[in-house]
Amino acid sequence: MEERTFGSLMQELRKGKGLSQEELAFRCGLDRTYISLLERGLRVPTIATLFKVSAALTIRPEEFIARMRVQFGNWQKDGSRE
Amino acid sequence: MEERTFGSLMQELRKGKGLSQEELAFRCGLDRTYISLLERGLRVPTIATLFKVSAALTIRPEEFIARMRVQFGNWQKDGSRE
DNA sequence: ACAAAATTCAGACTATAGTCTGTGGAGCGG
DNA sequence: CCGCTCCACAGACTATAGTCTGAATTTTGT
Repeated sequence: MEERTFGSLMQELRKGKGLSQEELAFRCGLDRTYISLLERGLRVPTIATLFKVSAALTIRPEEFIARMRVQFGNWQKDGSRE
Repeated sequence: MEERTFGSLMQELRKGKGLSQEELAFRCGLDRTYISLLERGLRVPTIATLFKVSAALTIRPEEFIARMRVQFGNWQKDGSRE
């Protein structure tokens, strides 16, 4: 199955809006190179950063989280049906 | 208006399940004192921690985020209607 | 092929997430 | 009063989030 991380999702949304990493960084108030690190999955953001990036990409943060497919620890996004 | 932070929401859910901070910490694989810091708003968790805590409290992480009311930077939860 | 824009990468750095150990206080039941 | 549980708190520590500068590399448009 396809793994959609925070970074890959962010990249997808960014490109969908025709933004460069640098432009997104400016809108987030974050560093140019840090956006690059996030997209490549080399950093795990705090929820404060999640909110900033979500705002910059005009998506609700819960929407952002909901669209992720990841394993953090023993959490499985798919197969978790309540 | 009522401000519901990550910490206060976590505390509410924890107490709702009748768990001590220590029991929750164990279920999350986090430190006892760190749970205390989170509840008092003295730390901002990474999204990895969000997923761990959500799993321990049997709530979907996007649900958790959705139930927060916070100002991170210039983000306003309420009044953001798209 | 060329130049410019976009991104990656490296290193050194600062800020803060998260751990560990212990202390002291509040509340509660014997 | 005594022991017990839970929690706040402090301090010192380790790991990693996030910044900054600049150079190397890839991508893109013409």
